[in-house]
Amino acid sequence: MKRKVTLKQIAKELDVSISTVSRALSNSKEIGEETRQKIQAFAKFYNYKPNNIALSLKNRKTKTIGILIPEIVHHFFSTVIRGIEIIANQRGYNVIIGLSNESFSKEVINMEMLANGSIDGFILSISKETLLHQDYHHFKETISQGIPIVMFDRVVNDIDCDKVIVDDYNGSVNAVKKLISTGCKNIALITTMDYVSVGKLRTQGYLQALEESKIHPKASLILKLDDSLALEEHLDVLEKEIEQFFMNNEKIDGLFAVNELYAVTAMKVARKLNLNIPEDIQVIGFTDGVLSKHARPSLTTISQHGQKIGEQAAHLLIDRLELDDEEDDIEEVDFERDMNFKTVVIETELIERDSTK
Amino acid sequence: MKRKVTLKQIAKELDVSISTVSRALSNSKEIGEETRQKIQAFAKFYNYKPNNIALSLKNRKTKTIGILIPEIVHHFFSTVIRGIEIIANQRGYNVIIGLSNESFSKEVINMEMLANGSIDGFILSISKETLLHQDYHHFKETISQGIPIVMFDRVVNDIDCDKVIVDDYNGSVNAVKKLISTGCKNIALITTMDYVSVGKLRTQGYLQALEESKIHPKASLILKLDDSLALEEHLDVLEKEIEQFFMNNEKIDGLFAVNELYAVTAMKVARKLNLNIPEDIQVIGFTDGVLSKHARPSLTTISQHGQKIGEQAAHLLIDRLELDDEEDDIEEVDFERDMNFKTVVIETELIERDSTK
DNA sequence: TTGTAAGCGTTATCAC
DNA sequence: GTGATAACGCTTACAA
Repeated sequence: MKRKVTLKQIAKELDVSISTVSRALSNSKEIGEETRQKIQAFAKFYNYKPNNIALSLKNRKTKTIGILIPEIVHHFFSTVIRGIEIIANQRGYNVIIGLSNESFSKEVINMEMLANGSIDGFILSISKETLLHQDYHHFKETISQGIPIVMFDRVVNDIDCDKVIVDDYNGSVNAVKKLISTGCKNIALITTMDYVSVGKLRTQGYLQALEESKIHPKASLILKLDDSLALEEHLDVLEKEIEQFFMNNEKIDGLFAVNELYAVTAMKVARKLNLNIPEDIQVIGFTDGVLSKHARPSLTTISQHGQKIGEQAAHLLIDRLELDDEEDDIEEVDFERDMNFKTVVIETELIERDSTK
Repeated sequence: MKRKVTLKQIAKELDVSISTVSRALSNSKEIGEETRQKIQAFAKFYNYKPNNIALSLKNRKTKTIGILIPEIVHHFFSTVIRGIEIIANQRGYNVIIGLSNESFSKEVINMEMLANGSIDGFILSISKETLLHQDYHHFKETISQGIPIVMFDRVVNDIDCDKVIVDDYNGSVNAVKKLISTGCKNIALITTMDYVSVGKLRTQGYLQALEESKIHPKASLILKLDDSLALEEHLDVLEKEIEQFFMNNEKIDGLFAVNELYAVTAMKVARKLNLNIPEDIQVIGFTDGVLSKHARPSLTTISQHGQKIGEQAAHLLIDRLELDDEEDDIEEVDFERDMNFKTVVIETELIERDSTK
């Protein structure tokens, strides 16, 4: 077991000082050609690589990004991670992951854990419980400690940070407009409770599209479901709820669902009720995941481009980190400056498949 | 912007030495009650938390696990990560993620990057390209540097490390037996190229089950597909291949596929050919993902329990890390000892749904 | 009971 | 050209 070799060992072995070794390896030209060659050869032979931890301590930056998300077994979130990872890697950063599991306390603990030096900045999506409590002190504290945050998808206004959001509103408007333009008269909406910002926005988009076409929204055509129904063990309940909804609204000929699970389940129910898709009822979902692609019929959907979101978020964060570096050098105007936080909106895309005409 | 407070600052503020502060905060009882109280109160007020990086450097351990996987937008892998994360968190570890994207060089680079001090050990699943090249020097080097590895799912024999594998072989045997027991006579197999160990094992299981029932395997009933067909942009090719396969084998009444995509696609093709499932043809897949649950009909499948795999892997790794700690203390028998590497087999489970009788 | 100093692995700033 | 020293933040013998 040959432990990694350190500068100290090389120095001792070659009978020079540690600083000479350090300089030789960084190609400092104040080192004599001969010694440099010798040291570099030796280092190469023993496969010397500087220790990241030591560098982190010295430079007071870790070159790693903390990702904090509610759930990882989830197509959208994993796609975002992939986007972050790609950019992070390109720009020399690592990625460390914390899962909140939709719990407020796990989010706080994870954040504090990582904030103690392990990471340079966060990219996160807020847990449902946090959104419900509306307790954002941990974000504020982290930011006030000089650790930048980039929020994506589930964001809140009152935090000063960069944000990357999906254009939920316009995405929904487009989805519903598509349904209207293909002849739907009674368009239903299956959505979540309002405290999840995206659910709210998508609902607003639905209403907006109706309004633009002078269609009066009917409360009975809107089904608000508890998120817990999305859990695997409650799938049957979900199906029953939707079935009941269909029974109460006989004339539904178009359906917009705020996620793909709701959409696919609704399609199941529709078939059960002998409705043909898309002839009798057209369906559009949100989020282009595995289900949408492989459903029967395949599901027309609003794609969120999760990977692009991740890439953007990573760029925003790293840009800010490296900007902070420069400012540290100058060491001034730290007070009251406009931090210039950006909110990037990633446009959605309507992907037409077989569940619409 | 109030930067995190350090021991040094507290010491200065309270006019004591750094070590006094350190000891007071670790409740060392050689510190006077009074000073201890004072220091603790002060630290609490300023929300002092020790810097992880400094601790890592001092202790020469980072309390973080490196996960190296081929792909993250993938139900199985993300489930495993979740399992790892849960245990890691419970036992005080963080989790850092690297994606190989099935590429050998990315795997090597990522591994070397993280091995330079960032992590205490790896949990990984080998990339396809690496399996193809059969070049495992990076694993061997990492291990020889004293960094333990736990491999899961895609493993190779000639590396000395703990392993967690799915019982692919018996899982497949059970799947095919199920088909046989429900009356199938012509059981087809859709599998991948052999170099992916799991594909090979599942194929062997299929053959074994047939043999046990004295059924002669027919080469024409086995379809070996290139993995690249699983990519989204090649889905139509995949479908055509499978359709062709069905055309060439008119009497197929049972089908075992080594992943859920193949299974679901085969079901699509079957319907297209006016075959009823499960009456005319029964189908079983491998991996219990989203597709299986929501396919029409829902897919009978072999569940791999990804989360359990992750949990086991994390336990194995952390156990070994903490064992190493103790041995460091004793400082002996480093030579030629049996490292006692374990291979844990996670049993699969046949989940019966509507695609079988 | 408290302080001093060494050390984890680096780099940067001085000297010589 | 090269070496000693300090510093990053922390813990822990060893002194006092």
